[in-house]
Amino acid sequence: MTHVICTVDMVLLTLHEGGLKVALLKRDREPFKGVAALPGGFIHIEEDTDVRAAALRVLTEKTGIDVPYLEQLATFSGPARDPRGWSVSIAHYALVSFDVIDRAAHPDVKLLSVDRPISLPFDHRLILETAVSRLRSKSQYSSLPCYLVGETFTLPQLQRVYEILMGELINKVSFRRKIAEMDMLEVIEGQFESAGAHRPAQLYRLKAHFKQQLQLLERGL
Amino acid sequence: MTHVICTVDMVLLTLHEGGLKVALLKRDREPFKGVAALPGGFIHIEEDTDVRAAALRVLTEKTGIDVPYLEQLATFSGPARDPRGWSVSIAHYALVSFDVIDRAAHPDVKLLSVDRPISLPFDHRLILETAVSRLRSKSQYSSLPCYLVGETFTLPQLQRVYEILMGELINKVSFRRKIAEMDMLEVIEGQFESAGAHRPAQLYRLKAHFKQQLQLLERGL
DNA sequence: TGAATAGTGTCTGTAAGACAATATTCC
DNA sequence: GGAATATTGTCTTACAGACACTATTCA
Repeated sequence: MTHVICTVDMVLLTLHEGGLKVALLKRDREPFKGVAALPGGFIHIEEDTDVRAAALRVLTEKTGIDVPYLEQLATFSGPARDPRGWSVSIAHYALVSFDVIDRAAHPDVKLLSVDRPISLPFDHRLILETAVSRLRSKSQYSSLPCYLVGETFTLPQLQRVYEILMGELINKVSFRRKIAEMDMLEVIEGQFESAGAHRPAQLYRLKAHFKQQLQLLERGL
Repeated sequence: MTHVICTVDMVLLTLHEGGLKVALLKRDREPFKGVAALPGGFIHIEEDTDVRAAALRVLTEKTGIDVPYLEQLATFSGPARDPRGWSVSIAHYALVSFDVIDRAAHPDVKLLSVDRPISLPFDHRLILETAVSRLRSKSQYSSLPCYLVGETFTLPQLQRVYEILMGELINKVSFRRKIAEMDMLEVIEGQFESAGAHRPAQLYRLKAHFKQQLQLLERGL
C-alpha cells in the first residue's frame, strides 16, 4: 500500500539591506541535493508533539536559528510537487531580525530577495509567494512587522519596516496614532538612537505581553 | 515503520433559523462509530489531485452535497487527536445555503448550532471553533457571507446575514454604501420579494465573476 | 548657524453613523 | 388611511492624511 508523504516546510523571512529576504538552505540529500530550497523535513512522530513542533525542530536542527514568531501558513499537496510521490507539506512562516540569522552564521544558509524571480525546487516558489502575500496582508492591520526588527528599535525604524512590507509611504502622524492605539510598545527610558546630524530617536521595545501575541487593529494601517 | 495518518475534515456551515449551523455526519466506522462528527476521510492518492479535491470528494461521497465555496482552514496534528495514531487533518470549511442541504436530505446529516457547546470526537470542537472564528473574521471585510444566502436575495436579507455573523447590528446606509463599493451584486430587473404588508425588496444576485472569487474591502464593514 | 531628522499640534477632507424623509405594499 | 419595511437623502461626528511648527543633534 502506498501512502502520503508528510513533511513540513519553513519560510524564514527577514529584512536586510532595505528589502524582504527569505532564508534558503542548500539541500543535503536527494531529491534536489545541493540545491537551495526552503528548510524542510519529515515529521518525527516519536518526538514531535504537532506539526508546529516539527517545523521548529527542523529549523533549529538544520540552521541553528531560533525564531521569536512562527505561524502555520497553509498545506500544499498533490502527486507531482515531490518526485518521491503524493505528498503534503504543512508550510509555516517565521519572522526574525537579521542579526539572529547573522549570529547563527550557518554556512549553507543564504538570504535571497523575495522579489527576485529565482526558481526553487518542489513548489517552494508558490509556498514562498503565499507566505510573502500573507505577511504583507497581515502587516496592514497587525503588529506582525514588529517581529522583523530587533529587541529595541525606534519609531522611524519601525515605520520604515511597515513601509517596506506595505510597499507605500505612510503618514507619520497617522502611523504614530495607530502604534499608540495598539498600545504594545514601551519606552526605554533615557535610551535614544543617534543616526547622524539630527535629533536622536527614542528607543522602544515590545511589551512583554506581545512577544508571543499579535495585536490587531480594528481598521488597518 | 510507523507513519503519519493523513486525513481531510470538512466544516460545512450554513444559516438556519436565524443562527449559524454546522453539518455533522454520523460516523459509519470506528473509531467513534455512530457518533456525529465533521465529515472527513482519507486522501486517495490514486484519484485526488490535492487535499482540496480530497475534501470535496469526501463531502460529495458522504453527504451528496455540492458546495459553491470552499477554502482550506488549517492543519491539525499530533499523536493524541486520533486514537489510531499520530495524525494530521487538513481541515477545510465550506459555505452553503440551507436549501442545498435541505434538498440533499441525507438521513445521517444533522445541523447543529455552532454556539451550543456540544462535545465532538477527535479535536473536531477545536476545528469547528477555528472555522467559525475564521468565517466571522472574514465577514468583516469580504463578500464571504454571500455564499450563505441562496442564488437570489434582497439587501435586507444579506444585511441580516452579515449581522448574524458579526454579532452586531449594522448601519443600513453604511451597509448599502459598502455593498455598492464592492460592486459584486447585480439587480434582477423587475424582480422583488414581498414579505408582508410593506414595500417589497429588490432581488439581487452575485455577478458571475464573484461566484468563485471573494471580494475584499479596504476598510471593513 | 544650518542641515537633517525626531516628535507634536492643528487643520481639512473623507467616510461612517445618525436621523429622517419618501416609497410601496397589504390590510 | 395606517402599519410596516424598503430605499434614499442629508446632517453630524470621527478619523486619516496634509501641513507645519518645534526639538535636538552634528558639522
